[in-house]
Amino acid sequence: MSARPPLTLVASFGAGRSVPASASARIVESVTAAIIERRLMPGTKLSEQKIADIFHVSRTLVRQALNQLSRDRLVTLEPARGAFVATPSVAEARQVFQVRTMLEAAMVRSLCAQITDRQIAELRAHLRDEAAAVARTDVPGRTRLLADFHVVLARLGGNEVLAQLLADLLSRSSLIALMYQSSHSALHSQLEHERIVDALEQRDGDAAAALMERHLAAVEQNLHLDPHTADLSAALLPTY
Amino acid sequence: MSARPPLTLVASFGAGRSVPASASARIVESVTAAIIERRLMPGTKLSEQKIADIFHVSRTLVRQALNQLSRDRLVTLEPARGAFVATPSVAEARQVFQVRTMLEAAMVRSLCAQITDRQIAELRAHLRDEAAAVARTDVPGRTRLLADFHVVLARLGGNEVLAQLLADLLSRSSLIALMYQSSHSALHSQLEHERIVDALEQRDGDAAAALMERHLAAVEQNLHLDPHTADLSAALLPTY
DNA sequence: CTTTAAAAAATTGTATACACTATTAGCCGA
DNA sequence: TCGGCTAATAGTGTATACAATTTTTTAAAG
Repeated sequence: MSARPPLTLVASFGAGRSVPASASARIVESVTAAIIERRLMPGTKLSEQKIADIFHVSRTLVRQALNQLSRDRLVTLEPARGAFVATPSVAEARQVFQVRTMLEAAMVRSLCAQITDRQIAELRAHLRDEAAAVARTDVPGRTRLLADFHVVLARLGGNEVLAQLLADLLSRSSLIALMYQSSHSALHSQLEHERIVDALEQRDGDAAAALMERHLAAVEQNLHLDPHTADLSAALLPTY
Repeated sequence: MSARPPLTLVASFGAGRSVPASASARIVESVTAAIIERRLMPGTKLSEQKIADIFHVSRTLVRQALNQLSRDRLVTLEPARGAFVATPSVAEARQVFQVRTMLEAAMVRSLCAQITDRQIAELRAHLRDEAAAVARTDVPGRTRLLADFHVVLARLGGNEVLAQLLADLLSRSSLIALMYQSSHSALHSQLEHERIVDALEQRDGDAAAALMERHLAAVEQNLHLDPHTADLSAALLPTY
C-alpha cells in the first residue's frame, strides 16, 4: 500500500531530484522546471499536440500532466481554449505570501522544540551552498537554493503533509517572483536565512518565528505588487 | 481570464453546493460526498469501468476524476492495480491536524483584526444551524455543519488561497474522523465553536487562537489514534 | 484437502479516432 | 481601406480500440 509514487510529489524542485517513472510525471517535472527557470513565460500557450510531439507520447498523457499542473496552479486551463502558463494576480500573490507566513512562522516555532544538532548542521551546510552561489553570482543556482531553504526547513519537522503543502506554495511563489520581478537582493535573503538558523540553534521559537515573518514580509515587499506611477510611466514610455 | 471553473473547487462540501458543469467534476463531487458520508468505506476499490457505467461516460473522464481525487488524498492510485478509497495512516492523521492547527490558529488571530459585525452575524447564524442539528440528533447534518464551520471561517478572511487549502484539509479530516471513529461529542464541538466566535466578537485574537488550538487538540485527542491495550484486547477477543 | 501452475478473464495504461468548439483566413460589401 | 460575414483550419473534449499487467479461475500434483 502507500509508497505514493513521485506523481504527487510535484514541486520539490530541489536537491533530491529523482528520475520520474511515469511519463506524465516526467512532463510535469519538465514543464515545472521550465516555468520556474523562466524558459516558459506566464501566459504562454501550452499546446497539447506540441508537447506530445516533444515527449513522443500521445495527447492523453499530456492532458494528465496539464491537469496536474493546473492543480498546482502553475497552469490555467480554459475550457475548449487550452492550457496556459499561469499569470497569478496581485491578490493571489498577496494571499500566497500570507498563507506562507502563517505556515512557516508556526513551523519554525514548533521546529525549535524538536530540532537536533545534526539537523542544524544540515541547515548550516545548506546555508554554505547558498552563500557560495550568491558569492559567485550563480543566478539560477542561488534562486533555487534560496527557495529550497524553505522546503528543507519544512522537511526537518518530519511532517510530510506540511512539507508537501509548502512545496506547492513555494513553486507558486517562484512563479510569482518571476512575474513581479523581485528587487530583493539575494544577499539580503541569504543573510536573513542565516539569522533564522541562528534563532533555531538557540532554540528561541519566538525569535525564529518573528524573523521568518519579517523575512517573508521583506520578500513580498520587494515584489512589484502595487502599481507605482513610476512603474506605469516607465512601462508606457518608449524604450528606444 | 481567471474565473476558475468549479473544477478546482473540489472539497467545499458545504452550503453553496453548485451543479458542476464538467462531467468529471460531477464524478469528483459524487465520490467525495460518498466517501465523506461513509457510503464508500476506506480501502474500497474504485473500478473505472463500474464508475463509468454509473455515470454513463467513458473511462477517460473517470480517470480524470480519480486523478483529481488522488491529489485531494481521498483516493490512492496504485499503478496497474487501480484506485482505492484512501486509508490515511495514524501519522498522516496527526500531521493533518498539526497543519490545521498552525493554519487555523493563525487564521482566527488575523481574522480578529478585520472581522465585521455583519460577518459575526453570519457566524452566529451558522452556529444556530449547528445547534439545531445537534439538538435534533441529525447525525449527517451536524457532521457536515461542524466541519463547514471551519471552511466558513476561512472564507471570511477573503483569502481564497487559504480557504482552498483549508477546504482540502477539511475533507481529509472528514475521512480521518470516519476511519478513527471520533468519540468527541458533537455537542462539545459545537460549544467550542461558540466560544471561538465569542472571542472573535470581542476581537481577542490571542484568545481566539488559543481556543482554536484547544478545540483541534480536543478533536484529535478523541480520535482513536493510539492503540490502547484496552482496544487491542477488545479487538482480539472473540465477539460471539 | 491444500498448494502450485497455467490459462482465462478482467482491469489498467496508452494511443488513436472522431465530434465539437474556437481561431484564423479569405471574401464581399460598404 | 476597413469592418463584418463565412469558410477553412487548427485545437480541445470525449469515446473507443488495443496492448500490457494483474487478478481470478481451473486443473493438476503433492
